[in-house]
Amino acid sequence: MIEDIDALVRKLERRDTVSPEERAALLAAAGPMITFAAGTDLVREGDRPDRSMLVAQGFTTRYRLLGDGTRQITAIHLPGDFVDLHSFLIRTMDHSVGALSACRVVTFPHTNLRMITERYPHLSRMLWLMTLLDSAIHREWIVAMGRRSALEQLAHLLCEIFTRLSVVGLGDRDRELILPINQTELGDTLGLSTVHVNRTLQQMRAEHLITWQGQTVRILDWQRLAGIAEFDETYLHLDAEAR
Amino acid sequence: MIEDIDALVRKLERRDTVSPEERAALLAAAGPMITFAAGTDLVREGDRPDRSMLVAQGFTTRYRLLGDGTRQITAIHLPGDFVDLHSFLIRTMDHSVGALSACRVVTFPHTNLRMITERYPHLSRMLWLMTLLDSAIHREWIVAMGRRSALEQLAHLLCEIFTRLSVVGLGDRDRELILPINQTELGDTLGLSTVHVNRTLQQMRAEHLITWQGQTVRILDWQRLAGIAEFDETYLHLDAEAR
DNA sequence: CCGCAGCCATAACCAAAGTTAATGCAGGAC
DNA sequence: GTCCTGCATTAACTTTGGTTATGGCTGCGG
Repeated sequence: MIEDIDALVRKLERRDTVSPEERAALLAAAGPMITFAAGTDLVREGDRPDRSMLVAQGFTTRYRLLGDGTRQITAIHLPGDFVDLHSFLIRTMDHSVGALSACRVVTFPHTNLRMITERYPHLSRMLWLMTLLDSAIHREWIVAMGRRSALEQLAHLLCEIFTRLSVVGLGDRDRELILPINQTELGDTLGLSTVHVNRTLQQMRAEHLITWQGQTVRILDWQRLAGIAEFDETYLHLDAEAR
Repeated sequence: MIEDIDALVRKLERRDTVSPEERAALLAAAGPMITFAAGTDLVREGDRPDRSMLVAQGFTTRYRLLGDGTRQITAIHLPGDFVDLHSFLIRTMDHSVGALSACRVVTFPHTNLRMITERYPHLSRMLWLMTLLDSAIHREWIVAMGRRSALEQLAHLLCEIFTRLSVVGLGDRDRELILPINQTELGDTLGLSTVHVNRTLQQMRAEHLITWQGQTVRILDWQRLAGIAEFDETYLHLDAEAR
């Protein structure tokens, strides 16, 4: 069980200090662990969950389906991310969460989260901070969708995912990485068509920026990729300070 | 002073109950009031503010400037909205906040906000909720930018602004409204060029959906506008319930 | 009154990305 | 092995929205 919240603790410790009591409180707040198969939904739009879920293993997305059947992914979650911590206060899900790969999640009953807010103000602020990081990422995606070209946007997404994975000890700019995300899903994330995602990937390959075969992705030239993306990791707030 | 936090209290009461003590605690946490002229910045990217600001009067935007000089607005704030409540925990601003019109804001020193999180768990959860609503709006904008046409997107933004204004008692679908936002700013919000914003507005006028003269906007056919936008106010979480 | 700035409007042309459709390939079911 | 499904790839063509440029209007400072 302790290892299931390990990625979260890493993520927290990258931004602040987690005391032994707080770590214990988190662990005590955890309910049952659940697994989901790739392609299944963890929660659906309209649901009113009584617990929030933390990804321990696997990749998930938040998404909305539109009337014409198109989909827009609004967030990608990695191990250490809560997929719906906001449901604790928001109550009714305004989007669905799906598994990109097989996933293992730790559930946190809302009554336990509430207890944390009553007894552990600092830990509560850190949980609040986790939702604020989601928000900062949303803003960055808005900037990318509004003002960047397909190439820049894709480069930005890759830089972000590699950076976020490295925070939880799951990746490294210089090593190849398994990304369980196909071109349709990339399109739904970036607001592009599958065809255009393919064109853009071809361009990135032709320019020796990345390799991407199946689910294996490798960044060949981080400097140039980050330059194209104008990637600046400030918005991920990676400095540990008292909050 | 009490009237300066009135819009916030309305916004809160639309989602939960605010006790007299909580209202008093909010009021006690408020620091100096400040005014800003239209076009000036309330905070800038990179700043590390020691207080958060609540809009009492006027309209503000959060925005990022990109390397090539383009701008993307990531949020529009109305009276009752905190423009940078997240700076309390995020610390370093990852975007700027500018005044669309002359504004009057109430400041909340971070030490006072911290005190609220130590002593008033329920009020803290409501403040947390305010940031979660920002997040939900960000997601809706991502969906709009990724999957909606310029017309749909603009229709959606109008529906959202009218709805949010009505929550704080400043507007009404059926009445005209003063929106201090020009076509350049609309473009920077929607990720469109000024020319295309103009074309899209012309189309909305031609279809008798709205009138927009100077800063005076009127919705002529809410049903049709909301239909075009596929506007569903669920994401604004307008139900009062214990949180 | 004149000149200027800010904003809106419009035209002509251009480019990025969408659409439709066809092909190929790898892996799993049987 | 054969069929099927999911996914990647590519071409041809279309559309949406971007770019550049111009003109007009209004309000304001001097």
